[in-house]
Amino acid sequence: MELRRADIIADALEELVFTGGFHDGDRLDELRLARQFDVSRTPIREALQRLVASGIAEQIPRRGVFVRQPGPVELMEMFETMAEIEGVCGRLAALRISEAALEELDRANASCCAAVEGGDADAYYRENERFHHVIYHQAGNGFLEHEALRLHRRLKPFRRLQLRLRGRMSQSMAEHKAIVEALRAGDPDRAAEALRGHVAIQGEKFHLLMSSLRSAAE
Amino acid sequence: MELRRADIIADALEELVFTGGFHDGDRLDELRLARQFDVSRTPIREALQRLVASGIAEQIPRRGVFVRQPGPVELMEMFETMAEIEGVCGRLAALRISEAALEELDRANASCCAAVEGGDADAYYRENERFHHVIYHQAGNGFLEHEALRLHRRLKPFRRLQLRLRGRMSQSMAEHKAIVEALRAGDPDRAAEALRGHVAIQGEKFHLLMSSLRSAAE
DNA sequence: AATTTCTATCTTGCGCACAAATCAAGCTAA
DNA sequence: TTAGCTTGATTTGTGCGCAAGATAGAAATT
Repeated sequence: MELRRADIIADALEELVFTGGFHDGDRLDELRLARQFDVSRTPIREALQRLVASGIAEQIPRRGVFVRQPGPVELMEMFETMAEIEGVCGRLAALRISEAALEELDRANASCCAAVEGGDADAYYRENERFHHVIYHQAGNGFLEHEALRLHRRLKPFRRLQLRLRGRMSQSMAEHKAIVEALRAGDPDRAAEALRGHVAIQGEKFHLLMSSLRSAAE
Repeated sequence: MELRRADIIADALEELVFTGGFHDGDRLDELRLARQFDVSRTPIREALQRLVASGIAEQIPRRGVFVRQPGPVELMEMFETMAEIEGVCGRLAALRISEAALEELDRANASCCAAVEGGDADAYYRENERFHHVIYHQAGNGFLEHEALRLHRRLKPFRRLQLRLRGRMSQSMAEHKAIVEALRAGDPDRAAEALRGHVAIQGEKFHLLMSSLRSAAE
């Protein structure tokens, strides 16, 4: 399916950046990568352009492309945006969700519960992801779903960290239950609020701190 | 700043697609474009990759890249998403907007009013854009602002069409006033609701315009 | 000693050529 | 006649080389 080396290389590079193979500000040297992947510079250049387009790297004309990891501020902004988009998905999903999807949410939640009790972090993570993806889909808006998935994917490497920050898995489970309840009741505002709060409460505090620091500096 | 021909060509091609120079499904022939822009295929290929990354075109390996205009369904989905994102921006902006920004919104609105009375559609369009951009910025979230601008820009060629509808401009003005009021009051829910409605109406008007055009063609 | 200028080297941007894959006819066979 | 095969012509993907621009280090001037 993927016949172009450029795409394979782009995926490999993306993975490398996410798993810490490169650090913020590192220059992605075309020649070095070309030798490393045993291809010419051409497919490397195309792969780099893909990284730039997805925001993982930054290009400075005539200077090269550099890895661009989000700093604390941008990370909080991204999480806040994710929370808001999830809220939107919840709002729309409350009006459009199917009975089958509600049951799948229940199943995902049950699996989550089991994972929490069994201490299986990987399973928890996987089922949690399924839960959210179902909601994106049930918003009934393919474009919005695509955007939500894109941001979700972009935040993937940081989500585990975020889960550790908020710590209490069981509270997260209770929030999941409240979300499903609101969706089942078909209450858009409550669903949006529940989903937003599910991710964003401490992000909000962090952001207020950050923006107050920034405005104080001006 | 833009020393690379690929970027200039990408902008030109984007503009061409937006202004109707290409139609849905058209193949973007590398050789033809290379001759047309009087460059080699290399910068053309890089420009095409940018179009693909921004969703304006689609690439099929070994076959080429094709213009991909959104159909009626996707267009409605994009307008709905834009409405929701603007709602989010409004909600956050209600909590964070500065006094200076509120005054700028008033100024933009006044310019809009003048443009409506003077029948200057271009000026109206420009000031309307400024109005919305200020709100994106006042959401106080750079990442969200960037995403909002991206979608706003993508919808630009379609938003322009619906302005031609009779009476739309003055109705839009009243909505702007209500939005500023909610922002000034610092009421997040009211601001979100006002902005969501304001943009959602654009989508509906657009839908109306589309179907009227289609029925007129038959 | 510090700053500026100059030069040598490296890197990117672009043009060009070749190979593999795809498409379009024409041809053969059932 | 139509389905399938073959062959020639495009077209994309990739390798490679050159020139303009950028970087770093040496040399020179104050």
